[in-house]
Amino acid sequence: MSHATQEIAPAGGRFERAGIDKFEARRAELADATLATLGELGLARTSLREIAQKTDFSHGVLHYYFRDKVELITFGVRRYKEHCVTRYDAIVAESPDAATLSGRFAHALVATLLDDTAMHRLWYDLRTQAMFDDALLPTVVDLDRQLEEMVWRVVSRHAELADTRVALSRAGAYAVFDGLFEGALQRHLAGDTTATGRLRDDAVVLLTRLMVAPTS
Amino acid sequence: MSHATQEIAPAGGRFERAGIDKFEARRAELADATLATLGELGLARTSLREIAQKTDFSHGVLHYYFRDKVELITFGVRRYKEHCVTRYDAIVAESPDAATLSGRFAHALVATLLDDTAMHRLWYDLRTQAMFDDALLPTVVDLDRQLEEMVWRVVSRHAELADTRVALSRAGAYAVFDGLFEGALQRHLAGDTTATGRLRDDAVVLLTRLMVAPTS
DNA sequence: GGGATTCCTTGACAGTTGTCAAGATCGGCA
DNA sequence: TGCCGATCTTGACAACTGTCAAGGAATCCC
Repeated sequence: MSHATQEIAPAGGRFERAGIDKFEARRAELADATLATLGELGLARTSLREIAQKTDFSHGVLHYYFRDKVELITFGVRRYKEHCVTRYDAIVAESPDAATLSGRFAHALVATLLDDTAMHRLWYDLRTQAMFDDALLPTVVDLDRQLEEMVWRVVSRHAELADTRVALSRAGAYAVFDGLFEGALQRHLAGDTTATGRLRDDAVVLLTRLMVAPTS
Repeated sequence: MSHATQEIAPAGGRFERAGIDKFEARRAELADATLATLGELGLARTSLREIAQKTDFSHGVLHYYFRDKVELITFGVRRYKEHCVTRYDAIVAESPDAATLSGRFAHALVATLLDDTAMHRLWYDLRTQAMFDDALLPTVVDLDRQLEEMVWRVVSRHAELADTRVALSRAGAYAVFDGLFEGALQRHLAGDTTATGRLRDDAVVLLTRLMVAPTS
């Protein structure tokens, strides 16, 4: 029984000893090449042959490790986003007051925009395509929810530190910061060198402005 | 001399009398079919043959009226967005106070989300693809600027009516409302029936919260 | 009516895509 | 060593794409 069969029909048990590790390692390797290509070219222009060209293998191997293109892409994106959704947790945990939190948060936003530009671009591409392709929807909805939680941890902690409450819904709080970030990313990619500076300033202002006196 | 040659090399003068109107009318007709198809399938899945299938003509006619796919798409999107970028101007002009303005604005946001769902989805698709494809960038940057102006007219008028100033940058103000709208659109398309209600509430809150006491 | 021009269709082209089957190659175990 | 399964390559497939040339059909003007 081949690994491929096991993975594609995961109902089967795992009889292998060390082979699983090797199999999963190869999957991860191919998924990383997938992410690199997707971030560079976008979902529409990325072909399996182009992904394989970024590895030491030929294009056929992708169908040995993944059922089809959708599984390859979703596996890769899920793998990456796992590292993202806790990105600000240290800041949330360690900031002593509201002003420090907002400043560090804004700084981290700018930092990841500059460091992981291609990956963020890929994420927005994927999320937009999910509006047309239901096959991508489960992955996107799931990750979006995690990102919403991540932002909410920042926003609600800020409210806590400032002894206020948040004026927007959970989804709304995520949406406004996401919009701020997406806008800055787009301008940055279009050559606007002032985009990241504005992002930092606007993020601080916005976080402060979303706080409102507690009702109780 | 054919129309096509004239249009493709617009340096030439216009020798025709009534032909121009007919030519432009046909272009508009084909552009509308293009928009309908793009809104339904998305940029990646829309082929010229599929667009033509939505008209009474065959696929070859598209290359008679448009140089290539990019010109067809950008022409269509520009044509549509011209009707959008003044969408809230009547509200801005006629609202007597800040509360009325914010309420009507939020209502209009929800209304266009529901009425023009496919077109907004298409716009976000196009804007995202422009992050990967420079051929789309000029059109997207241009329209984005117009949308930014449109939102700014609402926000700055609201500040004026409330005798306050806006706490965010122009780009930031646009970005947060755009994020709110895009998030609601995505959730609406994913089947979340509460998305539009939250959009309305969040928009009112956000518009109010962006106002800050004047410095002078 | 007839010729010229505009408009539109047809069919083909070269290239690309996801998918998969057949077989080569590698690695470990007997 | 020789076998066998896991791994990988190769080549092909059918479908699809944007583009365009050749020609039919419609229309207009004299």
